[in-house]
Amino acid sequence: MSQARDRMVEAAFALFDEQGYDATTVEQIVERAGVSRSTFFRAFGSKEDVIFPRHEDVQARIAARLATGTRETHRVAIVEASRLVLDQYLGEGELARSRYRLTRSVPALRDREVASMIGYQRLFRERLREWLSGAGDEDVDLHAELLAVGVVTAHNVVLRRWLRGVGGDPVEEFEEAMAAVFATTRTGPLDEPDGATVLVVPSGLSPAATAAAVRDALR
Amino acid sequence: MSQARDRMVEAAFALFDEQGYDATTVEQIVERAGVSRSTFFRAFGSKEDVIFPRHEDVQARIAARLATGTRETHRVAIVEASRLVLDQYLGEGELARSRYRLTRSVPALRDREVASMIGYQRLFRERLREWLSGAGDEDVDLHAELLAVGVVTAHNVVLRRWLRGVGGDPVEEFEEAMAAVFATTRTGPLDEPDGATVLVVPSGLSPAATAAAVRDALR
DNA sequence: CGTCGGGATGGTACCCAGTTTCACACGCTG
DNA sequence: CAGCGTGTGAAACTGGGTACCATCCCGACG
Repeated sequence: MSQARDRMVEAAFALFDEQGYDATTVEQIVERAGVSRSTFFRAFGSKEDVIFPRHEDVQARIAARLATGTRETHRVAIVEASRLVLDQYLGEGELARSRYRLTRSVPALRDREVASMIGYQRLFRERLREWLSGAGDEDVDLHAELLAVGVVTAHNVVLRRWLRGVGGDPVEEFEEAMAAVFATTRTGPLDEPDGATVLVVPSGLSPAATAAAVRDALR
Repeated sequence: MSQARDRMVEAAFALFDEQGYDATTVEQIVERAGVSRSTFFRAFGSKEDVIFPRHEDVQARIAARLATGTRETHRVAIVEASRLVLDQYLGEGELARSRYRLTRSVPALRDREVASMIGYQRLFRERLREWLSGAGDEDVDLHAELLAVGVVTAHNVVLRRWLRGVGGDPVEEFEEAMAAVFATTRTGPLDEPDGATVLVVPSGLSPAATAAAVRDALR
């Protein structure tokens, strides 16, 4: 019965909120949920697991999305794959925010969350290693790692902003953050499949004026 | 007495190597080291703590080094600060490699190591936030986070390579990795206070997108 | 209708990490 | 010698997590 499971989650979050995570025992949770200790540990495996979402499911969907990507389409694959994580949390709504408050205040939970983040990062890294290899890159490992960690970090910055209730539309900010990652992270020869364009523009202009000059020159 | 402490560390590593981390109890460690359980937990606080180095000490030295940096000298401050971590592990020699083997095979220890890494990352991030602010950057948080995570990641790639016994001179690789981070990560106008500015932007973008990239880069 | 079997649940005993408390043995100082 | 802080040991206790067995529910099948 996932009915009992929901009751346990509800009871756990309520008790954690009332008296803190460490001060709450599994005994108290199962008592309020009306189940036995055995049932709890069969369902969750550990006290920490009550809090976190099904990372395995999300990871599976990410892997599936990344699997459809190619060398040429890797950017959109990566962006859409990490959107899956963002959408997962956005869909959880207030539950995600409750979890965030908990992970902020309990070191053990914070560490656990970081560890799960590494799992996502690993998926991106492994795929990027394939995509970046064989393209003349002299240090594929390093660049794949840097890009993967950049994507995950940018995602987390946006997500955390939404969790804290600051900032604007998370989806919009996410797109900008992804653009920032790809703009600031060199991804190797993938970006320059053909030819480079050298522009000479006047120095001393404002950023906006320079940008306008570039745009006009390219047209 | 740090004599007893050393005996406990030695006994712990030996037992972990012989029969694994989980299969080894604190009882066995203190028995081999010839001390009591009380002494063990007073010295280390937890079973995991026997393995890891004194992160607090290293973090204090990093903070001290970063404190001497300024907006103009932030690159060398960051590079030298993360060199402190690298040197710490290199100085440990075989001990660091034993720890690495353990952290690879025991999930709990791996998570713990990742968590401590976040601590270092936080130091860099906070400093970078100061250094990057007030320079026209429109998203200081994101860029500080990205650069900090890049530095730590690049360091870790080099360190891990040395821990596994692959690759060449770690110090040399470290310098190259740091160069890669700063080459691939835009740090804003700090780098080019005057004179010519060379921008690398992806080709194949529309004129408007290129112009936007230029404008962002110049800000 | 009876019963057979499997999956979910409850109950109990156990292990071990980590905490707390108290007692004791030192070394130092007045 | 008395007093005192510090490091150590011994024990009991808490609580997360595991292992094992009994039970119950429910559908399948004779």
